[in-house]
Amino acid sequence: MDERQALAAFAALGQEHRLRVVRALVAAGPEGLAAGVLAETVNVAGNNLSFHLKELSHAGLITSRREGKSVIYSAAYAGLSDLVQFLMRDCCQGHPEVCAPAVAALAACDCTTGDALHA
Amino acid sequence: MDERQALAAFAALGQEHRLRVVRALVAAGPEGLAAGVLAETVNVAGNNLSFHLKELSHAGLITSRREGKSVIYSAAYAGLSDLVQFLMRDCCQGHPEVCAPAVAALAACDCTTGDALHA
DNA sequence: TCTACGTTTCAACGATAGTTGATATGTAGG
DNA sequence: CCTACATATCAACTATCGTTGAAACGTAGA
Repeated sequence: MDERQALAAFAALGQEHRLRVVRALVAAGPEGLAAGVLAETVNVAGNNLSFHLKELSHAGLITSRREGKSVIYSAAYAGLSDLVQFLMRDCCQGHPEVCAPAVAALAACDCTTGDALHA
Repeated sequence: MDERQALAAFAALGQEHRLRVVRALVAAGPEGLAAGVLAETVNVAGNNLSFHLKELSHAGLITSRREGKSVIYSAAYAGLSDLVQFLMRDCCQGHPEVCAPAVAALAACDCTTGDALHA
């Protein structure tokens, strides 16, 4: 991920409705949510949401697929992962002992309570 | 960290000059950089930089201390850690196996090549 | 205390982002 | 087909953000 992509991603996440969309999609898992459901969830008008979804998609944070009359959106976990890595990568430039707590704290999140990391 | 703080932080990082400032400060380590040095590094006018530094400080991403005539800024590693945790926290809601790759990827960053995690 | 230096604040302008309403696309069912 | 439904696109308006220049503040040395 280059700076331009990271900027787009951070800017996308720096907007109330879009941040909620991403969190809702992340929580919803790979199956995703329909645009209409998302509109109700974040309480945003459909046309407005469409604008934000396009921006999130362009930022590589979400993906979409059509399913009948609905368009299903889901979180782009790879994109989120890249963004986190981009943010944390430079913390290691000569001072790994400084950023280690951040990594350790993340490693202590609920994700590690499962056996997913050992799969 | 609540949503309002996370929004401020993401919005702050979604701006070219501010993102570069944060990365420069993160790379510089705890000793930080003077405002003037930062202005040269990111190629931004001093008064303009001051505006961005204030915003980053308000977002909890950087801290400052006066040192003689200079004001030294440094990255707020705790704030960055909180932000990463906020972004990744919800990935665990019922689907830990999905977000695990993101955590694993981050854990593979250079931070872990040192012995900082085992200190 | 006077001057020089580094940094910050302020007001104003131009550019950009977000919302809204109307309209268009695309899809399923009668 | 034609209608109903879900979503996307477009133009216009408003508000907010980022930049600039001038000026103020705080600090150190002569």
